[in-house]
Amino acid sequence: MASTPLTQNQVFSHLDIDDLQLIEEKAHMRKFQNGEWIVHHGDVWPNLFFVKKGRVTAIMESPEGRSLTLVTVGAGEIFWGLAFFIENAPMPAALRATEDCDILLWSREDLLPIIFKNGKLSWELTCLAIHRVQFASEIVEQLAFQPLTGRLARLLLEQFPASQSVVPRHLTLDEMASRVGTTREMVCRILYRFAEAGAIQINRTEFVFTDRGILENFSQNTS
Amino acid sequence: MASTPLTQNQVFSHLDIDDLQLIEEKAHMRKFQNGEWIVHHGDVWPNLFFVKKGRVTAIMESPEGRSLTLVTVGAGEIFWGLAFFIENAPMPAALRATEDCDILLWSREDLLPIIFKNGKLSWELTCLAIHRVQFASEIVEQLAFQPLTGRLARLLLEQFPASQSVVPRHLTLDEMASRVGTTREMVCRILYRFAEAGAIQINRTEFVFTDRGILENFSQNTS
DNA sequence: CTTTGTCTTTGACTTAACGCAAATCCGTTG
DNA sequence: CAACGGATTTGCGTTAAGTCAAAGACAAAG
Repeated sequence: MASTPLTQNQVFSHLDIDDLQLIEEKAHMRKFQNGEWIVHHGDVWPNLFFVKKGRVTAIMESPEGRSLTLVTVGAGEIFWGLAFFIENAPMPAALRATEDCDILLWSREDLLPIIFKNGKLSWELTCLAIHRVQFASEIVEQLAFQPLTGRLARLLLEQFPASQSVVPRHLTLDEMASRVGTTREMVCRILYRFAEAGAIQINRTEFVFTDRGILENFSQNTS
Repeated sequence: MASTPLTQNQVFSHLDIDDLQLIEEKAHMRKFQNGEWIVHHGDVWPNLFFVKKGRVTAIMESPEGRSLTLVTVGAGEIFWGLAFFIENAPMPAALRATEDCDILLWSREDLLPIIFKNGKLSWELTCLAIHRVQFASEIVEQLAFQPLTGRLARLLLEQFPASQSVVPRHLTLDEMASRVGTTREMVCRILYRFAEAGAIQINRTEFVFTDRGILENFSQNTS
């Protein structure tokens, strides 16, 4: 069973052995099963965590039940609740295990003293936070300026490796819909538009990528 | 001419006199006129700055000329280019002076050593970064789930104080459109929809708020 | 007092997106 | 192998949003 060590992550990589041990002592190990909710949208959750195994997905949800998948956090990566940094700040998105997960969890009060003492650690956290800002900016840009068609084209290009032209459909329509912020029907239709344009061929279980260039066009042009 | 001192900002408020003086020595003073661009979208700009006077607006722009106003940074506030933290990271948005401005600017190489030495300063920066994450999340949530009508209703409620019912229209249709990510025509139409619903009265230069509750309804319901 | 330019308002029209429901397909289970 | 359940595909009607074009209103400049 692969289980990623802390030092694999940039944030923890510069610590000396004593600090590292102290941090590991303070950690709480948690296991979650595929599909299980870790935190819900709106909760105040003052924790930071490291994914040892599996994957965690951040999902934004509207009151009416639509959802938007923001990011998946994989093994070796760090994520947190806003309340870890800002008191009483609610989660802007829910967290859900999308594979069976082992995660190491620290509470605010346990970890803050260690961060304060260690300037380098603090700086690395800042950089990680800035990366999230950068990531959020990209999402805003796409939601504001890229029509649905472009966002879906980009998703296809990202999710299905260029190395093979025939790939199994490992995402359901619903999953794709959640990532681009729409409904399964829309996704289905736009996929068939791509097929008409000659970019892909579709069957129930596989995609055949016949012309990635066309998808790249869709993802750049606003039309 | 009002000119805000550094210590007004949370980030600098805990520094001792020596550090504060060192920081002030390293600062470059810049003046910008209303409407002037400070940085353009996509530039690599490794600076952090403090607004002494005036206001700076972060604007995201699409290749086709549409724009989205993200945030305005006022006197006493701090902002930065992503490249201050992450090497070679381009600006996700442009910065523009929306009043005549005095700003204090620090380059990455000048300020980083001071930050490294000062754990508290570093922590405060992290928190500020996290606030930007929080802010970005709200924008994402609204773009993804709130229809235009809701976003505009919210803008009205935020921009025009509840204290007076008759207020001058200090934002043009274009400015409002940029804030909610649409066109002036749409804004105009939706305003008149609000008027029909009895929430406001409109003339060329003023709004009369007759029922803020109706606007709050618009801003919550998806319809 | 006219001109000029900016901003607002409105109409007609086009396109994109959404939601419901039915039809279809496919793997799994009994 | 039949039935079932989940996922996909498709048709169709409705609404939201955007584009283009034009007409007014106002204010500042000359």
